[in-house]
Parts: sequence; C-alpha cells; structure tokens
Amino acid sequence: MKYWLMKSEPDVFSFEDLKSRPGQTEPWDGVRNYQARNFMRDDMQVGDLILFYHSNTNPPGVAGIAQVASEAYPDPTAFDKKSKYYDPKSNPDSPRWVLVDVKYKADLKRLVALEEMKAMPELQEMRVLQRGNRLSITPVTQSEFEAIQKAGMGKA
DNA sequence: GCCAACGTTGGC
DNA sequence: GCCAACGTTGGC
Repeated sequence: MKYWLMKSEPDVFSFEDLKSRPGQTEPWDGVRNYQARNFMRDDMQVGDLILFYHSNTNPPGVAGIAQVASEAYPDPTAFDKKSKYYDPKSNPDSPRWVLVDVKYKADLKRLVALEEMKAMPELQEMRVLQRGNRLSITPVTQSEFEAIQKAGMGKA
C-alpha cells in the first residue's frame, strides 16, 4: 500500500466533481510530465490511497481522500486532436502518456489548508511543501498521510 | 495579475 | 550536449 498526493484545480475538476461522477470514478487524464507519468505507470497500485489536493484556489489544500482504481493505461486524450491535451508525438502503437482511474474514497470533515500543512511538524519533509515543487503527483509517506487525514477529521 | 521555479524545446 | 528562450504551474 502506497500513498500519493494528486493536485487538481477545483475550477477544472474538484473533489466534489469526483464524488458526483458515475461510479465516483474518473480517468486522471492530461498528465504531461514524465515524472508524474512514471509514478502512475511504475509505482501506483490499485487501492493506493490519494490525498486529493486543490491547487490554484483560495485556500489551496487537501479536500478529500481518493484511491487508485485501475492499473495505468494509455491516455486517450493524447490521441485526440480536439483535446487540449493532444500530443502529436503520442500514438496508439506507442503511447507516450498514461493515466489511472481515480475513485472517491472518503470525505474529510474539512479542508486541510496548505498554510496549516506548512505548520505541521509531521509534514516538514513533505515533498509538495518543498520550495518550487510543481509536480502534480507526488508520493506521500504513511505518516504524512495519516497526519493530514487526522487533521481533516478534527475541528476547524 | 505577478512572478519565481522549473520543464521543454530547439538552434548551434 | 549546452543553454537561452519560452511556456506552465501555482502560491500569493
């Protein structure tokens, strides 16, 4: 069992959007960064838990818990000329980009804000808090995951 | 809207 | 294979 943090801009796709999807599941398309792709392709396993993080919003923070719901498979938006994620260098015979399905797992009672995360002693080493981090998918340790989940279950 | 950080591209 | 230019991310 591994743990991950996945960023999404709530104006584009929020945790509430995930909950309202059929099967509460969504293909995590549009990842166009090799490191993030490699995490999905090489390291994720069905059942891994995900901190669903809202970026580019006020306040940014962890909005809920999701889980990995499929193995990695080719991202069809890379083949779609109409998609904003279209990549002419990817094709079905040799797909450059992959995705996994992400499924709703559990609510938190409240958002765990980035500002609060920065203040938590347990999270000082957390990758997403390091300066300049831009990766949309990062690994999270079990203790980091549990600290955030616990904070999200407590009072505001 | 600003801008620092950082990944990618392409000329050489 | 270097590196300047450019585009994107994402907090503020």
